[in-house]
Amino acid sequence: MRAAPTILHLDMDAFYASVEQASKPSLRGKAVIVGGLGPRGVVATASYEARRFGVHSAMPTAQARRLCPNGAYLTPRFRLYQAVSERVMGLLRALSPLVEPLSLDEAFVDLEAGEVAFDSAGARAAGERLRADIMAATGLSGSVGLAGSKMLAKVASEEAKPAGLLLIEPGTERAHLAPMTVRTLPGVGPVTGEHLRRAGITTVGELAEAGEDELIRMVGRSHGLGLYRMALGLDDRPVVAERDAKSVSVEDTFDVDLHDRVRIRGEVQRLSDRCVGRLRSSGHSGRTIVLKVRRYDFSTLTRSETLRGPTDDPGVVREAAARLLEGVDTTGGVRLLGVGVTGLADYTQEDLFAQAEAQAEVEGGSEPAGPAGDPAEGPEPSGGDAADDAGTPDGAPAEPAGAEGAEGAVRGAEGAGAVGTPGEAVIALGRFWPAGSDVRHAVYGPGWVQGSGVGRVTVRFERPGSPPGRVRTFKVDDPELEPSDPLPLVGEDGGGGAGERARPRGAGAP
DNA sequence: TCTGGGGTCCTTGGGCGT
DNA sequence: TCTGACGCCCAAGGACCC
Repeated sequence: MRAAPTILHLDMDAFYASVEQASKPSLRGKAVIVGGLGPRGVVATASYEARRFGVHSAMPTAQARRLCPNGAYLTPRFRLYQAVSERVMGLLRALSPLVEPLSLDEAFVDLEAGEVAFDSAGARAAGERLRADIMAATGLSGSVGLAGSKMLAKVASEEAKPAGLLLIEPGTERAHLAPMTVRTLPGVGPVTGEHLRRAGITTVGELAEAGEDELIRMVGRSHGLGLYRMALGLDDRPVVAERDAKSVSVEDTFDVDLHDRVRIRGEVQRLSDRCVGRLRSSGHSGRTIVLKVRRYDFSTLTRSETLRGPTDDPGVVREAAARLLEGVDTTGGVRLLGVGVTGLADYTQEDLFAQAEAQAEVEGGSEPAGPAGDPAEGPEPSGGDAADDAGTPDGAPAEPAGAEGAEGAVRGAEGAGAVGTPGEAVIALGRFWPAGSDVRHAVYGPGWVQGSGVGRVTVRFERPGSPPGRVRTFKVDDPELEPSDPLPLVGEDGGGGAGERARPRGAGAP
């Protein structure tokens, strides 16, 4: 806790949905729902217009469609959100070197470290300026909370939503929090909330009155202590600019439960490879391999295995995941599979052996010091000959090429980690038109896919900053229609309106 | 009417070395 | 040699967050 409210929390309003509305003028003022469009998809973000129908994050998309049948349902375009996010984070870093991003749309800023504010008036001015700068740079609104601690700044920005700013004066914290529901506090979810409710505690004030000992007895030492301190408005966690990742994982929920053991093994291999890809691109290796299985009845189990040293070898991860799968009963069906790696390091066991070898040579050691097997191989050396690694996975393709191909292609077109399934993509002659994706027509210019089916794709021709555009329908294999990159929400020169040139694929913010 | 994906942190319990 | 206390690591699960 500090004496001046110089910790700022920024929370962009309905971020994914707002980005979609900004890039698609015909959606402004309309109910927009971004999330997984498959049978098991959930809502990632709903615009405020959609929230009026009762749609909210984490709700099954099928339920959202019943509540809001006329909404626009779009798959997330993470690459675009990432680019917008980087622009916003750039503005935050201009305020202070101490910026702690929490996600694409949220961050803490230490205003004191940036020497932009030392008191309430300065903090408020910086917050207002920031909101204006974000609007100018992206056309989007964000809410700002200001307080003397991270927890309170976050509470304040939540209260300020949408498009507002709230400052909690030091000294008023406890009174400010007292009437609020316990669910306001970070770390109090449905389970803890219900636990407390049964004990007759529903507000933060009641939480503070319950006392430290009682809370520790109810929810455990660490959580109880934390809750009590938060209820008093106490929080001295610093803003931390750099955070090391602790794990990397990938998982897939299947539209239909998997029963075939061969198919399940194939999926685990595929996930292992994807996971290693992510691991390598983050410059890490890891020592503990984790397999996650969610069964037909939604019960979830994890199995893990710790290797002798960190690895980023796909063969090693694949084998470990396969070993773990052998110990799992999948009769009844599997709805989700996941593979993860924890115990991250920025080197591999192989590096260490290479280092040792080099060292030995320098020191004039005569022995080749070659560990015969893979040093990072699992606990049981029975694993196998290296030759096995190179072979095809089990010889069984197992993938219905159509579905797998479609998903891959959608991911390719959409950017990383689309939620769930291809959604409303149409597959014909190898061309996919996911709902919401950007396209360009040789004659009509840039637009986006509004829908597709029975060999046709409907495109609305408009761009950020333009008036709502016209809709035209084409054959899915129309040679004049091609996928394109998203246009910047605001011209790169800050001039408003659409940029004339699409950003090169994969390029981040400036 | 069902419940995504990618994370973090905490708790519990067992094994093991000192 | 046996036993208990302790600390550490590992495995598994759960709650929570965005």
